[in-house]
Amino acid sequence: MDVVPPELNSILPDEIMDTEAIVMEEDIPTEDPASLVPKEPELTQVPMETDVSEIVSLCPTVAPSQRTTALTTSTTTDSTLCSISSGTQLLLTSSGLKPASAPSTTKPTSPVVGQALPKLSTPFTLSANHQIILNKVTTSPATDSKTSGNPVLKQEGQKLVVASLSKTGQPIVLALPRTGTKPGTTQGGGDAKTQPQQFKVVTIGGRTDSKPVVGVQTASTASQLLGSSQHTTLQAQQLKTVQIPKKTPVSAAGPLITQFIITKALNNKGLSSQTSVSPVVPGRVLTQSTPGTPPRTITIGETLTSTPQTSSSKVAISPLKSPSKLTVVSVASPSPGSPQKSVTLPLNVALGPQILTVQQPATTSPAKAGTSQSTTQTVKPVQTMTVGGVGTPQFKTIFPLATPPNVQQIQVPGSRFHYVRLVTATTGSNTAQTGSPSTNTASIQTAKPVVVNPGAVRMSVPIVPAQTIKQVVPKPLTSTAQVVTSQTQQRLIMPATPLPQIQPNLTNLPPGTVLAPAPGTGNVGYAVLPAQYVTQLPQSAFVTLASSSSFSTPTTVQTQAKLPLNGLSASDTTSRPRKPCNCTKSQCLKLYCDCFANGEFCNNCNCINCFNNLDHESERLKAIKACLDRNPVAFKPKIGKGKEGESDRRHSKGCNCKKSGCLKNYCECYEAKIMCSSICKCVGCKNFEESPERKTLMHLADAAEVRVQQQTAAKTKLSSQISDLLTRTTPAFTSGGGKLPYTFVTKEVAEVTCDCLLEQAEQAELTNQPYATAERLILEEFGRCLMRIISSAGKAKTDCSINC
DNA sequence: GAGTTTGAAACT
DNA sequence: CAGTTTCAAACTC
Repeated sequence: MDVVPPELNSILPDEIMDTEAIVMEEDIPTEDPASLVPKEPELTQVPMETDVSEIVSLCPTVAPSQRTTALTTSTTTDSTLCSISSGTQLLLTSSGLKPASAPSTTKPTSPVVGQALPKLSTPFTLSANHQIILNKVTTSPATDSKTSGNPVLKQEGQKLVVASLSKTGQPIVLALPRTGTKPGTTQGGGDAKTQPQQFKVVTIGGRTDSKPVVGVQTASTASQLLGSSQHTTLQAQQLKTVQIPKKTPVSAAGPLITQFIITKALNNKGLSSQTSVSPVVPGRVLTQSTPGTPPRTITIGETLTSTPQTSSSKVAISPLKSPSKLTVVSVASPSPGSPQKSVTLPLNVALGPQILTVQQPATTSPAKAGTSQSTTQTVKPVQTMTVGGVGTPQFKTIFPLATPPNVQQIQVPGSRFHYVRLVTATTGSNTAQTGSPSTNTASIQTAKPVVVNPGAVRMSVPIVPAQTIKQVVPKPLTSTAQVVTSQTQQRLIMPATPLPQIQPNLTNLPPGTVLAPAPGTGNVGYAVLPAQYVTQLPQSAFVTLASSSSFSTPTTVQTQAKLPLNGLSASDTTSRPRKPCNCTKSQCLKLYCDCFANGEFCNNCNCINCFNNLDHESERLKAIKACLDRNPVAFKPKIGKGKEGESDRRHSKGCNCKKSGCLKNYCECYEAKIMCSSICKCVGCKNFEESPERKTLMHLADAAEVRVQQQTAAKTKLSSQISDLLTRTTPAFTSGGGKLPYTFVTKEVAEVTCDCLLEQAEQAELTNQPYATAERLILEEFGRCLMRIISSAGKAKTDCSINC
């Protein structure tokens, strides 16, 4: 069914409405992976690398049959996403979104937050690069009802696709396709046969400075909006949701940003066309839940929260470029009666500037329970907040932490990232939610690994200023909510030691900051985590947020998809991992250390006596505090976002160069590829628009880049040609599909061939042939040798076929 | 790879 | 706030 009415289509950009166009972009190497979405995904045929650099898989249990074909990129093949074997898959798209509490007609299910990078030049690149596909698959509706028994989050075909197509890359699209049946509503008889649905959400972004918009709409939601029955026919549908965030004047009453979400069924079969356009408030997530039912939140958060009682969630900590983004995770179990607030993400994934935020509905909400995305008991109502810095926007997500927060550092072989396992102490029995069928207790048991395969990304990120600052209030833990830590191996990444001085200003909270539980909040603590804790996007790291015990081991490591990030080419992001630091004296606890300055842990660095790791948590926290004391915005990105457009990006403090002319990487402005501004105190600055030196340098740099790209392209082309040649020639030799009866390139044949070549060389030498001629003669001889070998092989094959 | 240069961060 | 020192990255050879 086509949900989008013609009139809406007409107003939408072609790139949004035309999936073909998006697909076409695959040919463009520099295009972001999101564009690579095949119309008809052939999962098996799609190279994993092609597309999604970042993949988050929340559900370990993915039915092999299920396919994420609806996903925006072809690369999101099962192998890629499913490698995690999780039923839930997330495709992260970077966008400058921040969760907003602004009211919206639709209820948010899961927020995705991302920020556009200042460096992004192409809108699509960002979006494409960062996509989050959340795919949940449930084998049968029955599973939903059985969620309590079966921890595994299974909902058929639920897929969450987030794509940001905004030019600025800010808009975040988070689509959470869900089965037509709502868990809450369908609990009784539920639609038995909801089949995997695919949703594609495309956000067409406004400017970078536009407020982040988060929208998640499940199929059910769409259906509701459309007025269609939920149980109707979502089967086998592929929905395409297009979100067009529009920058609207800020009004106290209304949401700052309005997004239109258009759900479009790609597959019209048997479905009446439905079109839903709903304004989406930034930071709010559309929920599947029918009106009146508490909104169901999405899975990503759930994933985190869903950590099985017994199991721990693993979080790969990836360095994140923008320290400004902090995620606070509430580990503490929610109070049973806690309202479903738009509590947002338990999980905030930041990719560079990109942040993926997942909201998790209050566990108590009946609707949620019904939803396939069961949340684990441990999952607390999470309040996610975006804290906007006045000067420089920051995005922070707060996760309530169950006391004590359990974090275990995990080393994954071959991985450069630190992985942190978040272990919920909750016992399997405890959850207030268990009582209600709707609760996702079962889901808790199932591990939902979130895997993020980020290309290495380090970029200065312009952070979208959070327009709304919310104070996070820890929710009191109910006795039921509570969790007892069962795991002995648990480690606290961040001790929940109170740091009152920083609590008031969440914006300035340094990564690793732990907020003491608010009075009356019970033992719930809040830890401010750098997004890196949750996401390892920049680097190969993936984040596994799995609650299931099965994920306790590093085996969950997924293949890493290469993703172009933040407008950077895939090669840029993937082939250029974050540079390891070489600190020798600072213990990596001062801003001299780039890792520390970026809120990252050192990993695979060359530093000496490094304290920037989980083994020195206290020292690190202390250092962070010291840095903040000196400079409250020490961890904020230096490159602020300008008014609009890349040209407006500028260094927050300005540089102080004296000798470099601001044309070397010593200069932070130049390094960030921005021009010096009036706030710079540089001497002899040549880094300004009209500077001939700068132009020359840029020209040279561009030329060099072009050469590199050409070389890369040539290599790629050559490689592909060779592969193609091999694949095509193989059948020729194996006419009939069978192997040749003999191996013709035997040792003897090789030796004889070499003798022939040497002989040719000697002949050329004896005749005083020029070097070039000698080469040619040798090559020609080699060609003749090959032809003889081929001819013999073919003849032998023929003879064999006759004789045999 | 060693040494130098540079400018931000840290310190006084 | 200004001057100095420390530091690690950038750069040069």
